[in-house]
Amino acid sequence: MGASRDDKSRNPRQSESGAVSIRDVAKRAGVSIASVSRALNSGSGSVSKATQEKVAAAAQALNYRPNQAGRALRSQSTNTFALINSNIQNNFYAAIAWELERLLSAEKSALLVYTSNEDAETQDRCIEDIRSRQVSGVFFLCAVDSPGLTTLTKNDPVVFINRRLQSCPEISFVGIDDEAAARAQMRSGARRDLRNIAIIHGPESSDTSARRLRGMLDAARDAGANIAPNAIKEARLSMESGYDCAGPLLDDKNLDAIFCGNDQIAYGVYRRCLERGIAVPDQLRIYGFDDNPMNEWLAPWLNTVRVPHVELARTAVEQMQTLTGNGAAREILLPYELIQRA
Amino acid sequence: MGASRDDKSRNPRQSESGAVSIRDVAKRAGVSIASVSRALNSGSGSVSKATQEKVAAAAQALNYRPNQAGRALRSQSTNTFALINSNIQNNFYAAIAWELERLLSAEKSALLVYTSNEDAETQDRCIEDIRSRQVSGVFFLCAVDSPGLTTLTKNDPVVFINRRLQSCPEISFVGIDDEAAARAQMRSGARRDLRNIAIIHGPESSDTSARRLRGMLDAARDAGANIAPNAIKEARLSMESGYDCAGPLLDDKNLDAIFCGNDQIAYGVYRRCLERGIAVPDQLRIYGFDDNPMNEWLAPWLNTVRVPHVELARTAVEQMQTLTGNGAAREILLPYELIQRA
DNA sequence: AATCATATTGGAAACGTTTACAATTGCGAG
DNA sequence: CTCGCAATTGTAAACGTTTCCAATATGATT
Repeated sequence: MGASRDDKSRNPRQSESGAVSIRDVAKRAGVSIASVSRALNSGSGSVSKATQEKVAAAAQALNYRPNQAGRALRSQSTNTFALINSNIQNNFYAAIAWELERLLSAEKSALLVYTSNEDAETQDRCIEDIRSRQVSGVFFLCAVDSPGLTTLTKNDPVVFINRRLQSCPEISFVGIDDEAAARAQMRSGARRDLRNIAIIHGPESSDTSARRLRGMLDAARDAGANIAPNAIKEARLSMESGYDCAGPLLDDKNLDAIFCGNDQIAYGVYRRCLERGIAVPDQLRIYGFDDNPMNEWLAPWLNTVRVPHVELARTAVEQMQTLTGNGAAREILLPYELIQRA
Repeated sequence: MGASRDDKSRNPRQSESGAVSIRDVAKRAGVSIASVSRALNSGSGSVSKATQEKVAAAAQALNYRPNQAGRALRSQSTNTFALINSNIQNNFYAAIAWELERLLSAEKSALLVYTSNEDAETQDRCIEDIRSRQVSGVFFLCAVDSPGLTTLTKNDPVVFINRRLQSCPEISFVGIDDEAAARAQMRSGARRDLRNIAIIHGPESSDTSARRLRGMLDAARDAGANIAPNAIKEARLSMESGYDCAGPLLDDKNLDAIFCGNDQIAYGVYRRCLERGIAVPDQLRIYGFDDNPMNEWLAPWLNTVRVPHVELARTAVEQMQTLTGNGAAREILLPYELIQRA
């Protein structure tokens, strides 16, 4: 039976598609495909040492690699995870993505990377695609609210990194206590006697940005800092937006410091200062948030809050493993660190 | 037959696995799975308008997404590409990755991202994984020589971006004329009368770095520039390595400029200058290569060569499409631009 | 009204795995 | 020598698609 099937559907040497399948290995090793599968996965049911060796030799000789599509179809598990990133150009996010990839590849898993650009519609397109690819889990690096998210979180393990969504309180989250960190940073500024300050915060629609703003305002009030009525501005989380917002603020010659919702915004502020001939940090201090790994090299003028991106990624992967093992969703806050460079 | 099969293997409402399959759609629409497939793909063989609508409605109602594993298994084509990046933390590379993702997602394809860290063994592990995932094509962003590469290039469409390999002359390449660009940059430095110069080039094992070095030396000789015997150093393509190499060079107080193999190296040099109290660009000019998109914001002191990363990605995707359509491998050089900031 | 061409449809096979189940083997004990 | 048990192996079904082929419905032409 099996033989006749083989005879008519297989070429003598190898499959016509060019790819070598488990069948080819079985034939060469002189065993059944079931044995090949068992030998290679050494999972359910054991094989004799002789078979094990024959199969290994045949697989080696044919340069066989199991077809993941077949495996995924049968076992309902692609070893594939997805990352939806808001903006891979932000080096801080890229560093997290890189760490995720590193950790996952150590577990024989691969990472599909998507970019949402903080846009709900784009994010939903990514989610659509992900849902059809039967991924094992999805990481969000700065998620935004979008209709498709509900369906996804219902069916797949999801971990939010760095930003959670109020609309998804039951979803795992790994980040820092943004409000406390912002408060601590503002207090540290107050201790340096930076009295006249401005704030350029991220979109209030972002939970993270909102918390950071709350913390800043809270601590500023406590410290009795001076914030002019129009010295609190909302920006998008980009350099351009920081640049735009900084313009009017810099007219105030008494300004001591600008506190920014993240480092990208701070970069924009910096450039505006350069153009205006304002010396940083001598005339004006700039505070950011995240601590982009490049700061150490390129932004010695930047004070910021270090979000531990390596640990963030590690913890996110651990939590993902918990979820795929049917563990409970958790909210995990990691320690942050104030970085005062100038 | 079909009915009895359905009766015993399907729940009345939906598949027990939670995922809705083409069968569920077919049942709800009251047509065969073949018709559903045809209606949704509108490919081989047409369907009547009535069926089309019934299927669309059912798919919509059940929130159906075709299972890519099944599709891939049958049609031997995952709409998935892989990118092996040498170092995603380099913003210049991240920008290319981002652009690739953007272009591919517009074609309903996804991108698996790997990081090789310029390490042959790591790259081979990535290639192993890729080979088992039946990807439609592989992009390399700065490939290194490795044993697995030969097998891969034999079986899958491959496009090299930014760096080619002498060992793979038949593989498509998209980049710039590095030697000419380096020559032009060095000449532009000579015209500014930067006579005493040093060079920190990338690894000579990298074709790109070697070409850049050749161009620099060539133009420096023509211009009669002064290069002290120990003022040509080989670095890895990292900020740390640039920092290390810069140390000894900066002892020469007459130095006018340092030309670096890429921007990362230049960042390391910059930091060393800061620490030594050397004013950039007043006392020393720094030249890099690539033009990291963040330079505009953070490195106004950096002269560099802009490699058109958006066009690079676009051209790479186009060439990949050519390859998958059985077109010929090509070597494509795009125009570069000298950026003189300081 | 009967016939034929054409447009649609459904049945079934195939893609490459994993795994439940049955069959076979080897081997020691009765 | 036979029996039974454990270890190993093979057979076949199933995962969700796409697509070939045959069957049916539709509509036009005689």
